[in-house]
Amino acid sequence: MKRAIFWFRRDLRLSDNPALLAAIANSDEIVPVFILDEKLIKQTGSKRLAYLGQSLRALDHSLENKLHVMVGDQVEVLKELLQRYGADEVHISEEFEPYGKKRDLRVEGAGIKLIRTGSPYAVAPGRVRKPSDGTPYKVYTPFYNAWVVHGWRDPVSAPKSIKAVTPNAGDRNFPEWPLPEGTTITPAGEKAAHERWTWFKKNGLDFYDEQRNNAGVDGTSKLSAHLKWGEIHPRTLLADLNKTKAQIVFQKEIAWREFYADVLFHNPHTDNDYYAPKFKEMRYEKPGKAFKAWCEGKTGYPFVDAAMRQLLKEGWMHNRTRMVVASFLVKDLHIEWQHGADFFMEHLVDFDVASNAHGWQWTAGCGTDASPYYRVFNPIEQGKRFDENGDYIRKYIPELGHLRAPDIHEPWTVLDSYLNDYPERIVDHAVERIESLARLEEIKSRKPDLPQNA
DNA sequence: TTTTGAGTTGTTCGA
DNA sequence: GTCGAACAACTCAAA
Repeated sequence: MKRAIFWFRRDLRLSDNPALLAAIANSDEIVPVFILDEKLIKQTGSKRLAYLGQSLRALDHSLENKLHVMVGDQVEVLKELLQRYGADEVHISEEFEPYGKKRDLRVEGAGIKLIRTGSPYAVAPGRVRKPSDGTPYKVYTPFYNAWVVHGWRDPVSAPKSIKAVTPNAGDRNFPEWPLPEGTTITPAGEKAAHERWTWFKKNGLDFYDEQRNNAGVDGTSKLSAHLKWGEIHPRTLLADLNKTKAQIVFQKEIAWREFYADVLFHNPHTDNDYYAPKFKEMRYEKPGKAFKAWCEGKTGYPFVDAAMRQLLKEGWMHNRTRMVVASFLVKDLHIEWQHGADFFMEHLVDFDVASNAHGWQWTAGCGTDASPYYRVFNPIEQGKRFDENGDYIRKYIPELGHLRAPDIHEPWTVLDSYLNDYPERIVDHAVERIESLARLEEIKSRKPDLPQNA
């Protein structure tokens, strides 16, 4: 009787899971396990934990109650299981971001044999490189073209049957992570992921290019949390796409996720540090009252506040408004992007270190994009363009429920806007935009220091 | 090696 | 209200 461990991490699914198939092919019986890292849990916000708890339950259900859920150090847990079940191999899908990479190297360093099959990406980070010299791409569009040429495998089916050992009662440490009161998150699990994908293919995908920017409409796939936890694989999505304009736009969004994973893979320090180092020199404000107002959705700018309240309530924010609130924090409040990225890390159910850090850096102007320095989002104009009727604002800011568009985007222009305690603007965007451009000018024109006594 | 064209997501101003 | 130009200059990719 040969047994092999299958270690679930960010691949909480049975279908299109090559690593799981490898584990089954190489054994008579598998030992499916998820390990809760207490250090990591302490850094994880309650909404994401609640989601993970639900996802583990869903996975366990698919595995007919055979999932081991262990708490503790990965090396100790795996060693114990290997010994108990007489196994000598641990099957995984490979991970590439700093935490996962380091964790797996430590496990291997302790003498545990890891067998890597596949990854959370259609094309693993590090694979797409410039043909001319083998170095990685730093610009999205050429990366995308090369990524398409590189191509990806077809999906694989779920295993026909899974023979798994029956866990001891003590190895079923399913966490009790309640959802905070007043919050609602997207349903977790592989089944929910496929249901959403089916719904989106029918109702959203062919309008994606038109609808995805409309904050008040359910026009995006909302698969981000499912992708983050690997409840569905991007390869599964790509296999369903055709070459129409709308579907190619969607494919390009999947490619963005892969591009940022690749950029972080080659620049691991950029999870929390500047990709373009000269932005470190810029003058910033320390987070204080204004930062608190931003966090709570009380800046006085309705589109910004609606978005922040959506994040607090749902653990998710529309992509368009992620850019708007990020631009507001960095360019209107002059606060470093890392403070915003950390707040997103705490609250996002779909938090992905590569997409988050580089999404923020793109908006801050210090990321991979050679963005024009004058690109500063106008929170009022963005609202008028991408929430034309004000539906998004009214949904999350009841204090402004009595206003209609376009007034709702500029409540300070309407006499009775502040009856319900909605805050006044904490800054004047027109003033802060100019301030932001001035601060950028300072680091742009700064010459390298000349030797003093040359 | 040198040159050339291009770069997710914007805003403002003036015609 | 709509539209095109200007915003200034740099890095990257590819020929």
